Amino acid sequence: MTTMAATAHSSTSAATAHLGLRERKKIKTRAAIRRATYRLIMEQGYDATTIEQIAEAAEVSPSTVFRYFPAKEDIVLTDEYDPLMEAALRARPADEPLTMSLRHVIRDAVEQAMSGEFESPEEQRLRSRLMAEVPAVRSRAMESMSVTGRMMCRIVAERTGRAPDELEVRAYCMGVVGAMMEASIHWAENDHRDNLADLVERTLDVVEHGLTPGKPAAS
Amino acid sequence: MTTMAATAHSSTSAATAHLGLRERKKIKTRAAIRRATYRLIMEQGYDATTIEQIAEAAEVSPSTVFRYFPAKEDIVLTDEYDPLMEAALRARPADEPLTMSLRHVIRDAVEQAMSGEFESPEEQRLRSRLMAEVPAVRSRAMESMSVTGRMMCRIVAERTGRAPDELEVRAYCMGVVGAMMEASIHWAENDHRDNLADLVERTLDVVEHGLTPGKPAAS
DNA sequence: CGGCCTTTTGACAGCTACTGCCACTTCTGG
DNA sequence: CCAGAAGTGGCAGTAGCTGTCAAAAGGCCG
Repeated sequence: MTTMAATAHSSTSAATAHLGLRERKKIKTRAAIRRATYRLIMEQGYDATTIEQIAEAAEVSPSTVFRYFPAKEDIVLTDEYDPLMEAALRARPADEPLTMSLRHVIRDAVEQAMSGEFESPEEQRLRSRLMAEVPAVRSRAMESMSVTGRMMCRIVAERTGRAPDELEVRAYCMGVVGAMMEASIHWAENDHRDNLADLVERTLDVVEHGLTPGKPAAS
Repeated sequence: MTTMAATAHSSTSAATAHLGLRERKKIKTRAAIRRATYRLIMEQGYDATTIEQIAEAAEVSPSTVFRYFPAKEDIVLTDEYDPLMEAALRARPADEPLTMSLRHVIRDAVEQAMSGEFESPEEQRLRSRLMAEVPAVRSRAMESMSVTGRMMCRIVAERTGRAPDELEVRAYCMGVVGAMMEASIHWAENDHRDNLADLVERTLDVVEHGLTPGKPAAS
């Protein structure tokens, strides 16, 4: 779920200790590139920031930047979050209604993300702003959204006993991730004044019940 | 709605007659570029087909190709269909439930598209296949999908008396266009064996009622 | 510690999508 | 028919991205 959180590498915390020097360096480089990118983008905007500048600021070669991130947008988006979400979803009790499980997991994820444990709030806001403003980034976000959607399809399929590539399952999952995307964009467009978790919850209501309240006539 | 139909220029039919020579030429060039592109892509694949080849095959300069289509993906996707759909939606009786209007309009659109009036069936299939297979194309399709979504937001807002940028409205429209997208991809993945209109209808059911049928427990 | 193997890195060359810019041709309205 | 507008082609340049290859750095042995 690129939509709201990323970088599950927990900066310089406990888990990194026992790793080889190589691994640690890789993580540092990755973080350096990302940090440099965020800074440059905030200073001069997305398009004006070139890979070369990023490389220079991060003190690596352009080649290395491409090695870490296959596309420029990925520096901003990258997503180590799906597996966590998948595990969380599987951990929910099997008899819980699907939408309930989703709500719980998503709410937890958002809250954890917003707590700033993985990533600074500025970075989260910058990302959601870029998603709302820069077409290329939004585009890539949707791309990665569809990956998340596939993951969700598998789980929904397991839960409901349907096939993972069944049309209805696909449409449903697309609706869920799309809703989260819209929540994120809406959040950015309103200058992050709202509580993201609440926004997500509201969109999930729509996915679940349609656009019912407020509509005068029947359904 | 890039998802299923495009090119509302009706090749060489009646409407083109009274246009100036300039306009007619423009339409012809546009069509030539698109036809060349479709042919080349079918022969050698999307990535292997360069703008230069397209320009040569269409007997124009690369500059001209870019002038007509801002991005390569747009040659395959371009979308003169939204206005028609918007008009069709506005033409529905105001007291008809929203989802009904959408169903009618979308079904009509799909059927008209499938009739081959605007575009050959091969081209439609190629496009949906490219959407399913080439990430760049799918990505761009989602991009244009979100434009369609915005249009739909305006209409839904008018109909329901809500604000067009209200979160719920956005989420709903995203769900609808996303569903159509999934229908289109599903169609391509199953070698276009199904009836596209039926697939769309099934996804709209999901948008409207959630993933209810088949789920054992409560909602 | 020293040497060997693997991984990572940087530099370079190259391709392609895409963007101005300017001169030239082609249409259009008066 | 002729000014002015609109469309086209060619050219130079930028930036994202890919591949290759030799050099450097980390890891693992004896």
